Amino acid sequence: MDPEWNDNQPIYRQIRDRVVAMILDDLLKEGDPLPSVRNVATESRVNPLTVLKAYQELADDGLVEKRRGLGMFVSPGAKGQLLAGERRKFLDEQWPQIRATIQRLGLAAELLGKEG
Amino acid sequence: MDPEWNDNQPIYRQIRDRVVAMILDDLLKEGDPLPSVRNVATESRVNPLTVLKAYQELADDGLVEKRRGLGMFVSPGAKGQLLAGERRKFLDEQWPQIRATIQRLGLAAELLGKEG
DNA sequence: GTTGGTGTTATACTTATCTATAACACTAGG
DNA sequence: CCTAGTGTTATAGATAAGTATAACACCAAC
Repeated sequence: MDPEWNDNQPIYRQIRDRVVAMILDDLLKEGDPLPSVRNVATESRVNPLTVLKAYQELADDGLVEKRRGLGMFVSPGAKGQLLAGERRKFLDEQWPQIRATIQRLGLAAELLGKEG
Repeated sequence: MDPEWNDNQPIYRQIRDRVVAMILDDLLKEGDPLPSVRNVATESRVNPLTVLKAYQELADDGLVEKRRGLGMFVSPGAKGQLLAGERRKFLDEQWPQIRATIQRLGLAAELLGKEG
């Protein structure tokens, strides 16, 4: 594996986003256990603390639940919460900039369809 | 001014991107002087070294030319170079992830047009 | 109780980013 | 020469991100 890291973003945020993507893609259903901190750390050749930091953010957002000695599990309602929250975050914070970049590069017709 | 900074990205990169945007939008034409390091630093309430780092990247990429004692000026061919380079970078590195996010959030129809 | 799987915490170090302050080097204009 | 505008460099410190090691705490199964 070792899906190379993107230098534009801290690793712990990329791990966090990867889990979010797995939940939205139904690769992780509600109640499923997350890949363990140690496993992710070993397979991605990253420090366990870095993984923990990513998972901690997920727990703080109420997306996963920790059960000491057992692991971390996708919370009930996680996917719904994500669809709402991530949508708003994406539309408010990221899309306007992305759209501006697309216009600037003259890629609107190609990427967004004729009417943009 | 003081266009607040985005925490997702280092300031020096945001300054760099701002200049790139100005060139692409024809707010800075080839041969025009860039806002001076000291000016940007003062108005944006940022350290001169941070601005210098952004400008240094632009110079390393051949987009601007330094004339000691005078300032920094947009290189001839800068816009064309940007349209090519930034397009490739955007299409190769950013757009695939952005597109995946859009699909994941079920925003394809809304943002990309019916056929996506 | 022991083992092996979880998450958790502590210490110490490296690196990148950003800041604060000051000084240096070059150029045009008086 | 002097001044005021450029870019440039040096030193030092603050904070965040990531690493390396090690140890601790909890739970299930043998």
